[in-house]
Amino acid sequence: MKSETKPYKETLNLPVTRFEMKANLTEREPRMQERWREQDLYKQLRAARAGQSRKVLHDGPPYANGEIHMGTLLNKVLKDMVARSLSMFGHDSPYVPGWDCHGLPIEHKVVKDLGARAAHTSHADIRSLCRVEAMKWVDVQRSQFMRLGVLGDWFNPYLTLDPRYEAGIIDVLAQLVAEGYVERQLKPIHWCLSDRTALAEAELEYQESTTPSIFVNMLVKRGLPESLGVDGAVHAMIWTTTPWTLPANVAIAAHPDIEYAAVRYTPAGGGEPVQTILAVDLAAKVLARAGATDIVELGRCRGRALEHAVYSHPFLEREGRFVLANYVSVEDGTGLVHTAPGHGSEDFQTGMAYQLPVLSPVDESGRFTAEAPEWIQGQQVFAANKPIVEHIRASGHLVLEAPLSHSYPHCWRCKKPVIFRATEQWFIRVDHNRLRERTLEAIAQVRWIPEWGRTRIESMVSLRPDWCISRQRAWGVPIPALKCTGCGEQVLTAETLRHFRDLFRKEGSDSWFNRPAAEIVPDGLACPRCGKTEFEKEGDILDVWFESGASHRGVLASEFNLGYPAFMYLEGSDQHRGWFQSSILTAVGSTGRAPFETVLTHGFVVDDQGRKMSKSLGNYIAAEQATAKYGADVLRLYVSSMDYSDDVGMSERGVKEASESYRKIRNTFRYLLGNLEDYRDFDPATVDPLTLRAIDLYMLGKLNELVRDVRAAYERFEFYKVYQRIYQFCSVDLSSFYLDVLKDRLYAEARTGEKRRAAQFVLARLHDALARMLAPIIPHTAEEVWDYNKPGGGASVHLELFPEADPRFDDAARNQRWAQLLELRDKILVELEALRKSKQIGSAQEAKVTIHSDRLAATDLAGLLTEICIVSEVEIQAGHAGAEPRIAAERSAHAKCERCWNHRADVGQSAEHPTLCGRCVGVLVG
RNA sequence: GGGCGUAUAGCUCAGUUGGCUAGAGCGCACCCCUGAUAAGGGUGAGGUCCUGUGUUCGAAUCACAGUACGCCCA
Repeated sequence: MKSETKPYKETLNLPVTRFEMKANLTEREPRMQERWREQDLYKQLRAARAGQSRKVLHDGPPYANGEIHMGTLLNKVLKDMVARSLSMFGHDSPYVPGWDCHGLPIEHKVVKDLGARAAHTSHADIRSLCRVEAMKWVDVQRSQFMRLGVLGDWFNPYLTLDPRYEAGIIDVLAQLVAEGYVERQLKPIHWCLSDRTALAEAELEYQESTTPSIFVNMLVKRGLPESLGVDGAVHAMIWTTTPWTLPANVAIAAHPDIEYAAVRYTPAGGGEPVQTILAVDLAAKVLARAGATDIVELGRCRGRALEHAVYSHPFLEREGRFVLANYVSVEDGTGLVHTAPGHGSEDFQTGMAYQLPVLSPVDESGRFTAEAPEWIQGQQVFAANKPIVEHIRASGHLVLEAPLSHSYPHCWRCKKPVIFRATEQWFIRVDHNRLRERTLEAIAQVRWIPEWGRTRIESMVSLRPDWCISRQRAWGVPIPALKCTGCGEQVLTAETLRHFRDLFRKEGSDSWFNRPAAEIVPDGLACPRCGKTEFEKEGDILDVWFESGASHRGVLASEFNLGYPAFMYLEGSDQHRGWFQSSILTAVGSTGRAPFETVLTHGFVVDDQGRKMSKSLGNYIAAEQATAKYGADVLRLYVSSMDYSDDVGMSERGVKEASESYRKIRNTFRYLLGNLEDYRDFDPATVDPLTLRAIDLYMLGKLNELVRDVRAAYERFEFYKVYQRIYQFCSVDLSSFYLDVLKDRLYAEARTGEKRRAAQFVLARLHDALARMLAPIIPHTAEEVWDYNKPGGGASVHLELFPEADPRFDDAARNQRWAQLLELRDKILVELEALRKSKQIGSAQEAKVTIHSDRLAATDLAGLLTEICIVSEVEIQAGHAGAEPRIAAERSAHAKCERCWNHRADVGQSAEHPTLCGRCVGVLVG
């Protein structure tokens, strides 16, 4: 041991605490989470809030596939901050997490893994493999969410594959069926001819493929505008790369704003002149390719003028109509689009809008049925292209034929080209019973945060088509429709659905697939059309959006006893089209109101340049790794720091900056705790707040302002304001001002003296308030900090309420005075800096400040200024009347007190302690 | 191509009904301290308020037209 060079250091009250500066969150957080699990914090919180006003944030179920990413992290952390802050406002806010377990991606994965074996695997086996796959990811994601510190009923979540939940889905469907919303309609879907199966978008592979491309004239019968200037027979020229769809043609689509021309030309090889209509911009090109001569333009019109004109089909006894569609372009073709609602997605949309018939004379194997013209019946569609083209050529309708290479969808399994084929599907009729209008009315009743969410979902709902809720897949909840073996009637009634609802609740929806129809058909069921009592099961399942959209039944209104409607739904802004819409449509249809009072949306996670985050761009941050590296509280603090109403930019550098901020907050707590170590046994009630020093009262007033601002920000879910406000308070008001000023009092004054106790009184309040206010954002650290100084021995900060402002410390006039004082302080600090630059002083304690001011001369502010500038002496002298204070700083002429380091005139007056100032001598002698 | 949204210092955010040389914190640079020490303090430098046009005595703020980015459609 070296000899003691500073014996008086031992007499100071320097900070002492076991609260470590190094956060080491990676190890500390899991331990904290373990503790919360053991004490069952979630259950304790439920008990503590039992009977209070209930505000439920209803979790939108993430898809149980893959690890969580930054987007899921953002969403879950925001939800957690909402739920926790609601609890800290005193509400009873249970949080039941959920998972979306059915659906194509999981089925896809399972089938892919099976490879060739998939063909020999039973439906039931595929479903049980899917279940295993889904549950695997539920477990993975659960532990990842828990690692983030999200507080919820993690071991009693809702799963869309849970029989109780499935029953809820069918219950909603039953109600919708009872009120007539559900009906069967034809709709074109992707279809693989060789596998004889429906395909989803995700099961398509686009490949270059060569098909015919033909230009066809169709004879217009009536309804053309005069401006076209035509006389006699006139045609409309369409273009298609799928001649086999022509038998299903029922309309020609034009763009309302594109300009069309009527032209007369002599066909290649001579013959009678022909009149036809096509887009102005394409006419010259197309006619040149066709080898036409003597081309004369006769007149023009806008597409909208063609609407409702009538033409006759090129080879069927049928009339078709001109319709308008916005997807029509002049990229290629003729600007007039052959429209067959049974064979195309856009065609179908247009067909719905104009109530056109949906024709699809093609069977499961892609062969034309008896509804097609005799000369192609039984032929496979692709093979039928040739006779169809020849037929049109022979009748003189063909203008031009040329092979075309373009991207065409193929089956992901057999690699063969697919077709669009109309099949019967189940739909929810959006305009039945005014469902659309009533949904819009319900939307008006909801609070949307941000406000523009309302406009967004309104425009989507007012434009959306009927909702196709059936899918031809294996992994989902069946639509338990029964097909009469006698007449083929589909039986799907409220009664049969309630029967199957009860069956599913008992046995799960597997029972539909695994048990024979005869076993599960309701007793005594007879076909309403033919009276027969034998049925087959249909194989369709429900759209997964219907499943998750029905969570208001399965989760809010029943099993989990959360209450209907929910206080809030909180998801990314993509859910205006997704879950918010499927939820509100099913809810309005079945209960007449929205399932939520408030909908809060957040933006997407992008990189620091505002670009989408993707692995291929190299700007991707893996959520798991980031959590492992920086800790949950750092990421949570990062999330809290940004305004989520827009996209949030995240980057590795951003995370690092967040950990800097975290360290500042942590250190602020460390200082507070270090100076409160001996305060725990002290009874704060013995401090009369009115005896506190001016600066203490001022800080308590500042704390009041902080508490009010933070509460207001939490009320509006503006976490970035909470962060900003608290962080700047810690940094500016505390670290660089109050806590710095306090050092002399805390370290040098008598340990249990009134002056030090007064400071500790404020520190304790700061600690208490900051820990509570930060608890929703950095729950682990808030709890750790709470542990070190438990007022009242609370088991967890997360069972506490937010602090409230204490009006005893409000004083507007005082704040005004302090604002002036701090302004003066800033000016003094500039002078001190100049002194430092010229090497006359190092620390401020070596300085003496002289202020010349007429105004201040009459006051007794010298002492206060000495304190808040942490200098050794301030002298105020008279200055010119009305002039700004003039400030001079110099090195103090007094000796330095060896104990408190202030330069004081009274150093050396004690024989016993010749190097100490009077105050320090007093403290030591007692 | 359409609907909705965003754009202020390197970063995160302020900027009320158009009005002082556009603010804060962080970061950065330089300095100090060594009794919050893998801490703490001070000073300072950073902005074509996305671009353009217009309205106005005056525009980050209002209008129009663009650009970029995001979400959802097509």
